[in-house]
Amino acid sequence: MAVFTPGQVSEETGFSLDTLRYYERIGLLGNVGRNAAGQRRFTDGDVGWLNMIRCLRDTGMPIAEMLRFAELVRQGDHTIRDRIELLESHDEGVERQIATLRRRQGAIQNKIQYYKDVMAIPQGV
Amino acid sequence: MAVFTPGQVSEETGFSLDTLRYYERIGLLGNVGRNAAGQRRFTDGDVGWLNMIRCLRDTGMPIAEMLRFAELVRQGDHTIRDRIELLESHDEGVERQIATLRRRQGAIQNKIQYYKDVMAIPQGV
DNA sequence: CTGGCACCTGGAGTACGCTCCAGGTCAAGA
DNA sequence: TCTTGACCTGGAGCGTACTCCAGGTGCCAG
Repeated sequence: MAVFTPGQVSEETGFSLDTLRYYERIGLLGNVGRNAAGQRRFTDGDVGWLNMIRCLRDTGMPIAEMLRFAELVRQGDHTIRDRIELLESHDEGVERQIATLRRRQGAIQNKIQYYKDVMAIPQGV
Repeated sequence: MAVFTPGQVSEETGFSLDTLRYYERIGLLGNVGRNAAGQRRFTDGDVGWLNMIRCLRDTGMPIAEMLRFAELVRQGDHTIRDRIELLESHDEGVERQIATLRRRQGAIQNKIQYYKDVMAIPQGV
């Protein structure tokens, strides 16, 4: 079974070494294995989990809620219903986020068009 | 010409009173008028500008860049080309932002589906 | 004339999410 | 043997964007 060094994981997931250690410290990443020298060795499972974290972070989930999710995962299969609920509610949030973004973007594009129209008016006489 | 109290503006724009004062302090909002008692009185123009700020903020523009934009506006019409450039580049950023959000959302939805599939498997014997 | 409310100021404090640092270990290549 | 580079730890520090606070003013309703 493949293992990865911190450097490889950082490369693959886009999280900095410090962030990986930080996530482990706060319990977002539990029980990372070590080699004989005490250096971290990540499993495929760890990398998969980090990719999930990446999705949740990039969609604006606060760390506190990711911790709740991590806790559910740790508690085992009987929490799957709760996990679905958490993710679905987050998914709705993302949908609203995108909708707001689109609306604001529209307003910005109107402003751009307005400026372009202003520029098209002949200046001076 | 209509003027608005801080409370009204806060209500209309969704910015807190403290945030309105903060924006004025850092120069994002220039020259807000005062009544005889020294209380702020906002014009339609101020509210319009705040709505623009709202769009830029909600689409993730950092305050430092909004300050650059405010500076361009203050410098007058000859900066319109620069303003278009700034807004168009921001608009592209928003587009990328939405694309990333959609991609991450897709992954989250896959996870939800995965959990639902797991739940559909008969447990026990 | 007395609350009560909305507002004022300058300055300190807060929340979040990292990010950096000093001092140290270990293994491999020149 | 020496150096280099990746990694280790605990703890401090930082950037962003507000948010809160104490102490005070002005005005209107009862």
